[in-house]
Amino acid sequence: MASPRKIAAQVKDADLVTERRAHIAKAAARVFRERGFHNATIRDVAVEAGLSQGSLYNYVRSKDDILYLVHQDLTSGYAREVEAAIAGLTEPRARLRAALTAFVRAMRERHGDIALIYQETHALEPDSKRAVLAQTQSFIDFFARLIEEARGAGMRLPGAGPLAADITTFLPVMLALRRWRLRDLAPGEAAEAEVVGFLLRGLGADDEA
Amino acid sequence: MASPRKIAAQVKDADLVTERRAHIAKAAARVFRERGFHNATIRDVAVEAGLSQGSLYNYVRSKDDILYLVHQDLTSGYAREVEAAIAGLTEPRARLRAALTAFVRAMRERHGDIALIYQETHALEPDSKRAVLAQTQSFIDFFARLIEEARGAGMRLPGAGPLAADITTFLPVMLALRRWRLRDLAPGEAAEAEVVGFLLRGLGADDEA
Amino acid sequence: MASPRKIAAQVKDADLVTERRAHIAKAAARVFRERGFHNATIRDVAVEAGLSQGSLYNYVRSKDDILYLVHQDLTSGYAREVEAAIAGLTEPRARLRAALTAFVRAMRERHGDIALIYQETHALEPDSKRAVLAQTQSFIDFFARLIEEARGAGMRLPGAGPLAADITTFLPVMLALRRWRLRDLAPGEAAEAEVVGFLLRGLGADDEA
Amino acid sequence: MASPRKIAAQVKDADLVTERRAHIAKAAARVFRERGFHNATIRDVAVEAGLSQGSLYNYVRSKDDILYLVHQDLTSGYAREVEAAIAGLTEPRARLRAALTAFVRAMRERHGDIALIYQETHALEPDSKRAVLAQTQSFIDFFARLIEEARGAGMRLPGAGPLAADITTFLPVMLALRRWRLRDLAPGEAAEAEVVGFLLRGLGADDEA
DNA sequence: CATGAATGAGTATTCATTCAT
DNA sequence: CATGAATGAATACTCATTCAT
Repeated sequence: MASPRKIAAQVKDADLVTERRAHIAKAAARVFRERGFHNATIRDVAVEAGLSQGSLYNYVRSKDDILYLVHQDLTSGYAREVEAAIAGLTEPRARLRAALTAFVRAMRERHGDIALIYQETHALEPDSKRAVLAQTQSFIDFFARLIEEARGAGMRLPGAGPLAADITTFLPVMLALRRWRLRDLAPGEAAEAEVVGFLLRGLGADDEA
Repeated sequence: MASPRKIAAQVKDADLVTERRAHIAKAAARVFRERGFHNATIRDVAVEAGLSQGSLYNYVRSKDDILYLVHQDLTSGYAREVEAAIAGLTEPRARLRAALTAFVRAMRERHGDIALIYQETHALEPDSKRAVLAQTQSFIDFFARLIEEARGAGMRLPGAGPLAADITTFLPVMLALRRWRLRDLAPGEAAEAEVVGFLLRGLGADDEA
Repeated sequence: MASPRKIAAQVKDADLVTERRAHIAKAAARVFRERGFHNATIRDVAVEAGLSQGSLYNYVRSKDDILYLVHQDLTSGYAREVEAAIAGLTEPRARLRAALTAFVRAMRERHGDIALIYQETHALEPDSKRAVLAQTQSFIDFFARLIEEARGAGMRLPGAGPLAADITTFLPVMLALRRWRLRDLAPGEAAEAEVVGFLLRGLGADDEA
Repeated sequence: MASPRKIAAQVKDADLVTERRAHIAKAAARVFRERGFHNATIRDVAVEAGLSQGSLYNYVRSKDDILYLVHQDLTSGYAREVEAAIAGLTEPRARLRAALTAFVRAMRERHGDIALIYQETHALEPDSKRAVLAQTQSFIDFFARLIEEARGAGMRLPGAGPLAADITTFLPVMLALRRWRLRDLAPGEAAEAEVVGFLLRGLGADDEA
């Protein structure tokens, strides 16, 4: 989905590039979560990835590339989880519920990554930012389709207006961005359940007791 | 409310300090919105504020102080708007609705400032961050009280769980953080209405047609 | 003695100028001893002197002026002590011994000031430095005269060569500059006695048991 | 001897680090002698060393590190000279005399470096200062041993009290710190001889004509 | 004479990026 | 492909000095 921005590489071996970039993305995410993007240095990332600074630059062109890599990795990470959660399901209403549940869970479990995304997306260069937002857009659209299909299958969702998919994909983010509060307020699973319930009620799903 | 962190000043005239700091906060907010906190230089801020760099440092001790000033200014800004919106109202249910509406509107109208807050809070030094989060906490608690009072006045809010105030104060932020999407998706007022409606339904308020 | 450099003042009242400058010199010496000349700020000095920065500049033209003032004050301070010690004495040999003893004592008691002088003289502007060194020169010459007169009175000082006065006025400085060592090595008075004895032996004074 | 403070480096090649640091120390000493430590800029040092500022910081962590490097270099410099002067000698009395002569000569010949040390040691950060003073302490102890051994070999030194080694290692410093006077007062070698003679007399060495 | 706010020139330090080996 | 030394541009912060009130 969307059109991922291409990253030029020095190295020819395509498989090696893919593998190393995945590795770099994981390492960089750890470093960025720890110190923040701006305070983290390329050296930090290289050390964490077990590469020399020079080698790093064989797989990546700039610090912005690294941040972009991290974004791609994290975004596609939770998107894949949601997709996996509905992989075996065919009934549209069940698919919507399962997707919602999986998404909410991902937001809570990957709170560090999600917070990172929300804090540092604005630090991306214009091109990278555009690509990342396009990916997010795709994910929202994916949810919009799930909602449409559930409705097509007879689910009553009178509350689902034009922003339904946006709301659905935004409210759960609270579990990551308000973690400083929620941690002490409600056990994780209860918080997840409350958010799911709130969303379904907001959409007008009447069969949610 | 909360305990604002104190900022030391070189200048003794307290009124002058207050006035200039307000001025600096406004100027800095403009600069930070434009370039982001990390890319903005102190010189940028000074120029925008119409001060010399040296003078700036007579009212502020560090770049962090400036970011903190901006946070304080923006946070108390929308908080004041919400308070003003319910100032004349005594009926608890009306107060809740008015507060919600005012808050949602503030989130949309001040989208730039809100986005700034959500992007740069993590850049604050620990002490400043603590102070800012305490202020946010106060605001959430304020909403929690509004909900409690509405309920006490007989409003049926079966959907309001432990996270009710959090959800209520978080979802509207979407109007700021997803502006890149919503701008082209729905006219502002419609978006506001949809969010308010969604929240009330989520809370279980049944008298919302 | 020597030609003290003149310092221009804004203020006309000559007595006030003299009085305030003495006050400033004392305050500045305290500050410089504490933080060192370069790390101390004019503000520090003003605060310590109980003046505003603006007022300070009515009595002094620059930071260098202050350092010069301090030097003058400290140098003439110990010089006066030595002169006082021989004021009532007329016998040349007794005068030399008394001067020596007083000087050695001053070096130990005023160790902080002496260290300050030796550390910061090089920070003076050329003109100020010249004036300060001229003052020191006068003091050495004064000791040279004492030695000459003692010899004229029949004292045998076969060891007193061209550098006699220099050595006599330099070695005691050790009590200030090596304080970090001597403090734990010998009680103050013993150290003084040892230095005096060493000097007399070095000069060849044979009647020093 | 003593425990030299460790300096962290960005560069891994240990030999390169050693070599470059020696080079930097020499260059910095020239710059500091010329302008003084506080007035000299890192840029001055880098230019004098033929390095870019960035490279300089690959071998050194701060301006204080550079000053420390200079101190180490200069201190071990004259210490080595003194050791070399007695390297071939075994007779304790001859060793003491040779050491003294060599030290006095070093003080006069390296007057600029010695003055630098005495002027700027106080500018070192606490840790660096401690390390430097420990090194000086070692040197004084070394002289104390020479004196003890000479005495053990039968040399009569009735004037050598607890401060003997301190005095011996301090008085010659005069040739550096009073250079502004002595330059015009006595030819270099004569001054050296007079100081050596004075010291031996002060120690009570009777076989010094 | 006193005050203290304003100023701007000055500087140590960091770090993304390059490139010779 | 890997390495790591070299680089220089960029920037927050300080402080002596001035001057309007």
